[in-house]
Formats: sequence, C-alpha cells, structure tokens
Amino acid sequence: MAATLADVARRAGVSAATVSRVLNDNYPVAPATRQRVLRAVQELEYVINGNARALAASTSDLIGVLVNDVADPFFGLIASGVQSETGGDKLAVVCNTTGAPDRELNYLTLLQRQRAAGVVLSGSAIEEPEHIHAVTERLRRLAAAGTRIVLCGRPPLPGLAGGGDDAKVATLAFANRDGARELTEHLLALGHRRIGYVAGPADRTTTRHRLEGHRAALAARGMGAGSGRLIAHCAYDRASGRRATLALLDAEPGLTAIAAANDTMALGVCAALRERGLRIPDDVSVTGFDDLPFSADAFPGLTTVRLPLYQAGALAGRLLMGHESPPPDGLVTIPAEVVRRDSTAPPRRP
Amino acid sequence: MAATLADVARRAGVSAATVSRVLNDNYPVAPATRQRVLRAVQELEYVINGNARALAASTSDLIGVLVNDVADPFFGLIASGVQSETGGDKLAVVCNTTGAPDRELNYLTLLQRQRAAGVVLSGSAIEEPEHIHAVTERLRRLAAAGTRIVLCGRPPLPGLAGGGDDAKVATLAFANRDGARELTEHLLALGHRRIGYVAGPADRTTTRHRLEGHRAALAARGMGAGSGRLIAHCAYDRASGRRATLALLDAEPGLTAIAAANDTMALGVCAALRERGLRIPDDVSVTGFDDLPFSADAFPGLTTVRLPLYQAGALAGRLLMGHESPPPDGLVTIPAEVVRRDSTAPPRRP
DNA sequence: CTGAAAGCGCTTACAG
DNA sequence: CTGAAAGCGCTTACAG
Repeated sequence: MAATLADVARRAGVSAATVSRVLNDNYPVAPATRQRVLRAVQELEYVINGNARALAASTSDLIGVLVNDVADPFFGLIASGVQSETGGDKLAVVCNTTGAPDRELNYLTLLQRQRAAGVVLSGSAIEEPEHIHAVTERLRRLAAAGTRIVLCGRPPLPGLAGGGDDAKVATLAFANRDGARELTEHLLALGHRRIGYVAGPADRTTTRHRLEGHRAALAARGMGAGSGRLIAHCAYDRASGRRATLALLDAEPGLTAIAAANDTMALGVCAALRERGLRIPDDVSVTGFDDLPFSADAFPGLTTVRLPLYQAGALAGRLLMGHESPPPDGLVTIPAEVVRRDSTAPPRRP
Repeated sequence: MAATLADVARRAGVSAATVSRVLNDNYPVAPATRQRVLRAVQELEYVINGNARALAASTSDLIGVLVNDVADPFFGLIASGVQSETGGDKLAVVCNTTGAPDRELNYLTLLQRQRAAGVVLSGSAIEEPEHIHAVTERLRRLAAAGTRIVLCGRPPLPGLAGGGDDAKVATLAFANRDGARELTEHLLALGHRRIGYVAGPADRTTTRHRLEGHRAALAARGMGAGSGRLIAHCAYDRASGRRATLALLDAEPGLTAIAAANDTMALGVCAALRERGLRIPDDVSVTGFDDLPFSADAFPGLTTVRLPLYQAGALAGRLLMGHESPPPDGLVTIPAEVVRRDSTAPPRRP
C-alpha cells in the first residue's frame, strides 16, 4: 500500500507533526531536519492523502464548475478560463449538467459532500420557481459552509447575499440584453424591417434576455415585436436552428434577415437558407451570438456579438481563489460587443 | 457549522453506526429506524462529508480526465462521453493540461492525492523519453494504489500492465494511421499528385501516426513522401494552419491539395487559400481530420476522417466504472472513417 | 525548533 | 437488527 505520513516520519526519525510542517511549509523547521524529511518522502514515493488532509484541516482542493455542455466551446472557454486561474493546486471539477435541473442539483450536492472550496455555475439558468428555490437553498448551504460561489453568465439569485467583505457569492452577468439590442439595431440600420428571430428554449434566462434586447431595438423604432410568427423558440443547437428557420420561412417568406440567439443555431439557420436556395447575405442576412471560434470560419463569416468568455471564466477563477474581490454589490457586468462580418448586408430592393 | 453524522444519530436516537448503514444502504436496518434516521437527515439538512467517508472507507468519488484543451471540441466530446457513464455518483474532474508536460504530471499527482478511482488520459501523448518515463512511473503508482487507468487516443505505454482480470490499465487507440492513409488514398484516387501536408507538433504521437498514414499511401503508389517542402509542422490550431499553408504555397505553388492533420488546422488552411485567391476545391482540395461538429458547416463542407470521440469517451467511462471489461491485452482500437464532403475534387487540368 | 496527543467525521469488524 | 470502539491519515493547539 501507499506510504503514509507516519512511514515518512519513522524513516526520517522525526514526529508526524514535523513531517506535516515540512510538507505544508507553514511553520519553522530546522534545515537539516527538513532535508531528512524531504529525502524520506522521495525514497518512499510518498504522496499526501488529500482526503485525510481535507478532513483534518477542513480545507478543500476542489473547485466545481457547472456547465450545460462540456463539448460546447461556449462552456469550454469559460471552464478553460476558470482553470487558468485555479490550476496549480486546486482541482477544477467540470460538471456536465446537460441543462437538466436534477443533474444540476445532484452535482451541487456532490460538491457539498466534497466540501468544495468554490463553485461556479455557468451559462443560462432555468427560470422555474421551484428549481430556482432549490438551487438557492443549496447555494445558501454551500456558502454557509464556506464555499465561495460565482454565477457566471446568469443573473443574481435574489435571496443570496452578494458583495460585502466576507462575501461568498458573486455574479458575472453577461450583457445579453444590450448585445442583442445593438445587434438588432445593426440589422435595422442596414434597412431590414422583416426580421425573424430564432430564440433558445423559453425557460432560460439567457433566452429571455437576448429576446428582450431584440424587442427593445424594434420597439425603439416603433416597430412591434412582430407577430409571434416572427419568433421561433427551440433548443440551443444547430439542428433546431435549422428546423426553426424552415418553419419561419414557411410562415414568413418575406423575411430579409434572421437573428439567431447563438452562433451554433446560426449555423443551422445558414444551412436551412442554403437548402432553400437563398444566398447569405444577398437574399437573407444572418446573425449569431457569442462569437465562438468557428464563427469567423463559417461561410460567410458570421456577424455576431462577442462575449469575452475565457476572460469571464478567468475572473470567476480569481474570485473563487480570493485573488480578487468582487465589487460591494457582488455584481460584475461582462460587456458584449457587436462583431460585423459578411453574413449581414442591406436587404435587396423588393 | 454543518451537521455531522453524530448530530443525526443523536437526533434520531440511534448510534452513528446505524446512521452510516442507512446512508449507505449496505446493511439491514429496521424500517422504523430507517425512517427516523431519514427524517433526522432531512431536518438537519445533513450532507455526508465525502472526505471523511473516503478516508474511512478508502474509496473515492473522483474520476480524473486529462485533456490538452477543454475549449477544443475534440476533447470536449471525449470528456462528455466519459461523464455520460460516470455522472451519477462519481465526480469527473476535467483537468486542462494545455499539452504541457509539467502540468500533466502535476495533475496526476493531485489526482493521486485524492486517491482518484480512475483516470483517463486523452489525446496525443508527448514523445519525449524523459516525460514518458515520468508519466509511466506516476501511472504505475496510481495503478498500484487501485486507480483504474484508461489511455484514450494515445498508444499503450510499454511497461504498464494492460489486460488481465485485475487489469488496471486499458488503452483506446485511435486508428490515426489507417484513417490518414485512407484519406490520402482518396486524394490520390481523385488524381492529386502534389499534396501538401500540414502536420501537428513533431513530438506528439498523434502527429506521427497521421503523418505515417499519409506517407504510407504515397509509398504504395511508389511516390516518395515528397521533399520536406511538402510537409509543414506546426501547432494544432487554426492560426498555425493558416501560416503553414502560406509557407507551403510559397515553397510549392503547384500544390493541388493540402491535407491538414486536424479539422481546426484545416480551417486555417482554407482561410490561407482564400487569402491567396484560390478556390476550394476548384483550385486546391483540402482535408481535415476528426470530423468535429463544425466541419460539416465549414465552407465548403470539409472532407475529413470521422473519429467517434464521444463514444470512445463513453467506453473509457464504462471501463473506469468497471461496467465493461477490457480485452485480454487491454487494447481497443477505435476505428476511423473517411467522410467525403465538398472540399475535395479532382485537380484541374494543368 | 520539535513532539505527544487529541481530534477531524466517517466506516467496519466485533459483539450482542 | 443495533451499538461501542477502534481506526482511516492527516493537522494543530499545547507544552517544552
């Protein structure tokens, strides 16, 4: 079996306490003694037992990162950012919830079991009162147990303390509403008046905020949000975006632009348009959201809204590690910026 | 502070042993007693301390997944597959090594500290004798401590036991060589004779195997691997693929096809060709490798080699959980399949 | 600068 | 079916 600290102590001819002090380097130890301990550690190939340490010291080396989909670069970038700031001595646990409420709760419980040092919940939150309540409760308990919490890309949870010197909860809210508004303003400025919108699932915060931004831009021009026929809700993936677009085109053949709620869906939008023999942007302009790496390589290059996902993740990491303090109210807004590429152009003359 | 098992026992009027038995459901307990315990757990919002449990039972809830880049869908798909099979009660720790040898070793140590139940090392391995030795040593120790190990997408490590009934190490090798050979055969069958190759970093197993496959196809036609000028080594990312292509075009203006060692680089190849005013596939054919989701949406759709990454990850997960046994020799080959899309066509007549 | 000892919160033979 | 007690492998006051 693996060597224990007691084995090391015996071999080095010192007490367990001394070995512990050398290992943690948190107390003066005579240089010669230290050398002997270090040699014994080498010889025995000793690796400290993290569980025993965590139990005795009531600390933890774990950081949890909840994501809706690890295979989606949106979350990969956030997770990568978190890990860039926590990598050295903490283990970042990336938990794949697939967006399912019960898996989200289950992971929070597992993380609480491990007494995680920190947890970041990333991406869209589910707007279902019962679930919000359950999540808030879990997070309250985690925070009470000393776990730092960062909400990254979702709105603050009312009822959870945020900010303050001993704040356990911080929120990094993405400027989804502003980004979406500016993007639709861009389409309007180009001259588009009949704009279809492929929205995400109706019960997610991100879906709602982006849609609100879109509507705000229309309203500012005195345009109604359009009849319901101009808006299609569906899952945040390519296949759904494609299907939604086909339906939209059937309902409203006169569309000159389609805005998708994220880049992945936008690829599906483009695919559907090509199937119908429509050229982008000559016949129909298309926009996405997020500016994921592949968007610059899509054809034509996708006009979208850039969100600094990696940087947001890194900030979340620093907050968790206590390397940076959240503002007094615990709320940071991550800015969004329109990126114009070749998928948008003025509509053709009728 | 959080309630402990002793608190629950006191409240339920039973011993700690009984509470433990109810919680783990591994021993008969009278129904009435069980109910009282469960109620006490509810009332105290008790969550078991995973560290204490792991220490006492010498078990672990952690599974480590080492990846070169979480934000790359190649690894995201593998990680996602692993989690699909381990999600319920195990926590999958996705560790981002950025391909750096020291980070790889550091994470292995952290996982050993936590006495991880299993570890999967995914993607390309570094072919540097000293590093291979160090990794083999770490894995040997992990295996000796009871940790199951799966190498996913890299070749077996000589010196590490694989297979057998109590096997701790299994290898899922990707058919990189065969896939690359078939892909180049496809280009040759189309009539291409001057084919550029954008390879990955020279010191990785995946790079070498794919390049060997490419060369084997050429050799079978009696063609030399071409002068060194037809091959460019660079990092596995888009920007590098673009730069390498520009260099290749300068050195060999007569190229009619360029094969990239992965899809991400292939996007860079396409970008470079467009910059030079060359059409795909009319002027130059392009191929990738991996068939990541975006490849079907690239323009033109990318001819590539499909690797069932998610399924490979899922298999790795089942192996780790002991839900499936590896073959006697511990080695599974994951097949690769050429996917023809629109980025390849016969070369134009000169 | 170092050690003996208690304690972290569980599990698990052992005994009944 | 249930409990008392030892033990898992560390850390940390406390004493010297």
